[in-house]
Amino acid sequence: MSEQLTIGRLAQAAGVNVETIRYYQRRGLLVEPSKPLGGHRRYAAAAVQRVRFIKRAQQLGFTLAEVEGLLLLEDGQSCRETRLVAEQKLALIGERIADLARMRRLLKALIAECKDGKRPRSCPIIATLSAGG
Amino acid sequence: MSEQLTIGRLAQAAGVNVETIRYYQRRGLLVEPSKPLGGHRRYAAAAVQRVRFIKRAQQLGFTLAEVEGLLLLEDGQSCRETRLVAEQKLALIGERIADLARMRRLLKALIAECKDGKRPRSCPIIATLSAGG
DNA sequence: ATAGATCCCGTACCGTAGTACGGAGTCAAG
DNA sequence: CTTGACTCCGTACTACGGTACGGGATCTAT
Repeated sequence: MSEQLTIGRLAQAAGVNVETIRYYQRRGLLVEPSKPLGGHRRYAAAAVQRVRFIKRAQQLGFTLAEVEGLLLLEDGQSCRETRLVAEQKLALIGERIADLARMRRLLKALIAECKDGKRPRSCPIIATLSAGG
Repeated sequence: MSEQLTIGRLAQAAGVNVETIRYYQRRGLLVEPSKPLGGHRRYAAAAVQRVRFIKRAQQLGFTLAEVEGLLLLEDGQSCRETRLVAEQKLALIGERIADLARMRRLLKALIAECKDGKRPRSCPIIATLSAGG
């Protein structure tokens, strides 16, 4: 069990910046090990997993505030609660996708109009943005 | 042509906060009319259209920096440039949608696993987040 | 003429997720 | 035992798109 990392090694192993580790500590996502009286802190190898957990959760679309919640469920025993959180997130992602899809439809239509060149005098995109409404 | 609005009226007409108007002026998106020597500035009705233009562009997914670019094309004469900008934006939106769709697939799969209860000991979502990678 | 609303202006603050900086202390290798 | 790399710690700054505040000036309606 000599898995004692300095903050720099931890950051390197987890693929993040040292400052990010410190930031997570400030946010309470990571426990800051006690300092050996005028020395440097040492981190257990498990901390690497925890940082990666956070990063993966972020990639799934969770904010750090939400990750905080997930970490409380990390024991893996409260599957139902975790599922509820995930389902809420799923719904949010669905909404976000719908929003973007709407944007895409609009933009596509405008670009198509541009290409048609049916309105030679003014650009349809600009015209649409400028239209009084 | 008595379409002379105070900043408050302009904000109201455009459906934004007064501070937002000031902010746009600071950003250079809106021209700040000169002050009549110890009086209050007056805005032309056209300013309402301009603010709405900005807001609509934002709804289409453009950042204020990009809107700045669009405003330079506002004469509507340079349709081709405008279209190129729009096409770039369209591509970005497509990527974002793809990212979110990937997230959604993952989350859905994990939630489904939770419901199955095939892994009674540990929650699949937490397990996936915790997995060494 | 006076009250109350609005405007002006600079500055500070919000949330999110970090990144940068700088001086002092400490650790590890040669 | 020195040198260079790293750590510690607090603070400040980044981007983004605004919002809030406060004191004084000005406008408008009565």
